[in-house]
Amino acid sequence: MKQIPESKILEDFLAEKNMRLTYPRKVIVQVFLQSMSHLDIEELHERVRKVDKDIGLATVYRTMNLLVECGLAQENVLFQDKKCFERVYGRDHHDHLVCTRCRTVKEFHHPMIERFQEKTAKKHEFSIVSHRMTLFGICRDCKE
Amino acid sequence: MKQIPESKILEDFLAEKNMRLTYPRKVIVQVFLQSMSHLDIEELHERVRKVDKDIGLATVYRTMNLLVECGLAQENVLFQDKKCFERVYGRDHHDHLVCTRCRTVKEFHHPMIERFQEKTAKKHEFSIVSHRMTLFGICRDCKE
DNA sequence: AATAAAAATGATAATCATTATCAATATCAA
DNA sequence: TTGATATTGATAATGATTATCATTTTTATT
Repeated sequence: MKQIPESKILEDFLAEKNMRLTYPRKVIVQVFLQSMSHLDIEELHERVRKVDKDIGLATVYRTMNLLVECGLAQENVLFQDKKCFERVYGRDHHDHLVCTRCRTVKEFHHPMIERFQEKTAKKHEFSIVSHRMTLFGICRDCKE
Repeated sequence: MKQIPESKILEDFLAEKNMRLTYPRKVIVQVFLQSMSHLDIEELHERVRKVDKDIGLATVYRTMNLLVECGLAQENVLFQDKKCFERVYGRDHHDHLVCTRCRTVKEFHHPMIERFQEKTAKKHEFSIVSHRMTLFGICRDCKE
């Protein structure tokens, strides 16, 4: 089956809510989709301002919340008390390995862990909505 | 091997830092150790005030941070942006099943998941310091 | 017990990330 | 082009947590 492009997802979502795909939103979405890493709002704003200096912080917050609502982005709290965002649409679920020293984030996917999570949920009669797993440690480069 | 009691752990920790086991700290620790659930600071403060109305919020914050430092407590962010605390000393590591509707927290332990986490870390040459896994969903009671 | 040095306390100001407010601007349908 | 409406950026407000500081406790020493 073919994938609906991310731009279409957002357009439809906005249309349904009588909202507009404005220029600042276009810039923010473009910057977000281009960034492969786990950026927080401040970092996203910096990159957005390289395209247009006049786009404000509040608009970045607002737009990222929209992207989460329509399923294009997911927020994670990988470091202390700061949300960061990553693309999720059309990608497989994955978990995170976080180096607490250099703040590198690696993604990984382990099907068996996934399966045991489902089993655990079933055993407790929980309907799982989402799940997060994060391993914190020191990466190879930082150990040297 | 026998277990060093939690009170001793705290005493030694404080002694080492030239700190004192004061009356407010005693009350807060007692309340924390008695509570089996995952309470946030506000909830802990309420319970502490039932023992002594004059103990302030700041002292609860400070004392809970000490308990985390000395390894008696662990903080988790199970709901949006609020830390909650649980006993960890002398207990096995466990993960959390969180009902997003009634806010119930169930603990579970899955040795195989644990093992696969370690394998994953090894594969990526990470030295794991800690790990968190949380399954969010709807519990059995809330489904009815 | 009295005292002096040091740590702890509670009240509150400060901080930080995020959200709400609002007047001015941009967008879109007619 | 116009008029209704959504959006924007600047900034005030919020809520959780931490820092500050004068006052009070605690502890060791006399």
